[in-house]
Amino acid sequence: MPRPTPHGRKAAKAPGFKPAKKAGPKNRWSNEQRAAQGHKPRKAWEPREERQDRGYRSDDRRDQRSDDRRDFRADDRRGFRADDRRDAPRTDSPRTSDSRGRNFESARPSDERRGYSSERREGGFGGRAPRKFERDDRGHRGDRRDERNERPRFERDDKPRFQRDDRPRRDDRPRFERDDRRDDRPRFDREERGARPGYASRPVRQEPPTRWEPRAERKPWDRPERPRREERGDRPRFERDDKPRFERDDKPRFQRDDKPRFDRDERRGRDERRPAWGRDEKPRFNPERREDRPFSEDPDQMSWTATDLGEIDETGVEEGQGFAALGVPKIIVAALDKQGITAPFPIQAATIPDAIAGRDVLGRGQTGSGKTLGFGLPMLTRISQADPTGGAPRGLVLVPTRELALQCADVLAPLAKTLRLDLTLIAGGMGYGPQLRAFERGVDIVVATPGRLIDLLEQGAVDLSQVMVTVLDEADHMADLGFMPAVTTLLDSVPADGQRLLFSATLDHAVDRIVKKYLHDPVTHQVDTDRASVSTMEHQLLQVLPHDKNAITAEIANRKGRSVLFVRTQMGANRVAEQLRGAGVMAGALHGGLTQGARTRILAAFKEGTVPVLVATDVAARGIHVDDVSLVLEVDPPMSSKDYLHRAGRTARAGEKGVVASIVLPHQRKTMARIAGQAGVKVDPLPVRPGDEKLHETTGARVCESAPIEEAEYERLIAPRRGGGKGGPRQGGYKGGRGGGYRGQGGGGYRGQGGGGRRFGNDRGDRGGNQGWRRER
DNA sequence: AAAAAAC
Repeated sequence: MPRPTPHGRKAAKAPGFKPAKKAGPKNRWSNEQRAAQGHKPRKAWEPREERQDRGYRSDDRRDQRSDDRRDFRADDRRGFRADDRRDAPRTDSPRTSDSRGRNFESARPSDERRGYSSERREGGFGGRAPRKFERDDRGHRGDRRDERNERPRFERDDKPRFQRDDRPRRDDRPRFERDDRRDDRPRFDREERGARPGYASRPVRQEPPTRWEPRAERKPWDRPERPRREERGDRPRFERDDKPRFERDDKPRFQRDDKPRFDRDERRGRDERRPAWGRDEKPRFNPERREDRPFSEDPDQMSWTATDLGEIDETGVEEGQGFAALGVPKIIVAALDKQGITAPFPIQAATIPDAIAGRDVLGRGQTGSGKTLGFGLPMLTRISQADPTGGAPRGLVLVPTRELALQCADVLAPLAKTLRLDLTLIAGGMGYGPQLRAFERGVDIVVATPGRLIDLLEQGAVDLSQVMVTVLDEADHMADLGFMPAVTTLLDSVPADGQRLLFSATLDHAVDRIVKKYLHDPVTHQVDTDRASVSTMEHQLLQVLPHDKNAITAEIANRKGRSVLFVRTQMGANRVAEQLRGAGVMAGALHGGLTQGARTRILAAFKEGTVPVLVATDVAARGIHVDDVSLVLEVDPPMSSKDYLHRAGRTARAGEKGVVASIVLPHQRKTMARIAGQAGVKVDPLPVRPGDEKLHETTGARVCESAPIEEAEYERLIAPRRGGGKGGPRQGGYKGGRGGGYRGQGGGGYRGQGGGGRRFGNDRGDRGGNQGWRRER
């Protein structure tokens, strides 16, 4: 890089530098010459007194300017009048203009004041350079300061303005208070353009105002006549390509099928529900649509039927033993016997007698300890002994999720049937038809999720005034913020003096409000502690690094046997399930954002074992029973120790073994330690990496080596299957596979609808073994 | 703070 040439004052000091010849006047262009070269005119100096006089206080300036505009003598002094400034440039000066086409005559007054006036120009520059100590016409002296032996400028009184105290003061008043305010009217409304103070007034081009003319003035006969379509020979519009946009194929993107991903159904999966505001069409009851037909046999609609236990022989039942000793009618005992249920569980033994006696009961029993029968048997017993009401329900069971409602109904319906009581399932996501018809026909017991029951209540389809027993399953959950309004609505619409039974594995003070308002002298039975004291359950906290989480999740999910993975959000469930399939593990997501049909199918596939890994939100955390779930993996930590216990309770049910493993990321350690401590889990976190032997030992994890699972393959497994129809494979297999003793009364009551609908639970004994959903006793 | 519960 070349050394920069020294210049200026530095240059003088640079060694060996000879100052250029400094003789004679500096060769400056005249302003005309400058203008011809496209330069601005050189600034002229004006004495300070004058500048100060002009004043910088705004009002002064305004006055000065308006004076400028009005004072013709002043204009004359400058050599022109405002009026001719634009249109009649002075002819006595050469017609030169700068690069922007401006010439001095068109310069604005402000320019004039800057010293570009013709007078200055005439008398100004040129001539010889001033001698030392002699001022030139700009007041400059032709020497250097050091030669003049002066102090530097900032020390002198004539230091630059920004350093002096006599700087003009800003007018800080808001514009509308200032005198130099602008004309606020819109441009078109001002008399003249640029009528701001200090600017030359310029005539504004006046457009003649556009007149509104009445439409009638355009007479139809003024228009050229359009040939008729036949003459034009073109096809009607809907056949042509210029048909309106919404009918064409190039319609805007959001109307097309390849609209952006976030709006497409595929993104969330075929069965995903979109919120109503995002859907193209709101779902409506449409009798033409298969799933809306009242007698739908679509498995998606989960037309639900009770299992028939067949003939019940109560002769062999011994008094004073087992359930009979608790006051349960003999015929029920026999029915239970037939299902292999003989000895009551502790929670049942504790609560049944009190509940049959009609007392309000708070029951707490560990997960999988048989709470359903704990409240179900006394409810059935009391209702069967009461007087009939002529069709209005006398028993009400409220549960927090549809799956749980289904499971609960599956457990209780066969027993109700043996007592000739009608039990119906009321839950969202299923057709209205069967539910409405059930109430028309008469119902004794309702197992329901709150939303749909309130819906039917508002429709006037349900009369809850005859309910004598009300049950809240998972009562602590039903008492939480989101459920509370619905629950109180329903509790308000049943008789105040009825019996209330509240059950949960984690019954605590959350239910206090309900207890205080709706229960009378309740008796509390807590058979177990609310700690994770299930002896067959093994707990593990897996300390995992964030970048290992997916791999470890996949390795654990790749184990042998059925596993339930819990995640925090619906999208998380989708994502994890997708990732697992990508890693070659057949997994399906279950959450409340799916259609009921999809929820049902993925659960059924899980039950069958075709999809051995279920990735679920907390929708599956409570109450749901699947046999042989040997591992629960908490991919995301639970929100509370209660959630932990309920999630963990999906395994190690009814005496089986099970492992509960929780992935703990570094930032989750404290929270998880607290939650585990509250849940009574006393284990040290185990740091693990993918592929660790320890991981295999504790959870049975295996490194994933299979090829990714194609979506189509997964889809096939959870595809809707026609349960009904003529000789559908499932229906045929279902009936034929039944044990001889269970054959027979194929469908009573509202099961006339076909009976082939897919259901949860214990109707699938045809498969043999103890796979699948089992009733929670 | 998410999920669940009705269309």
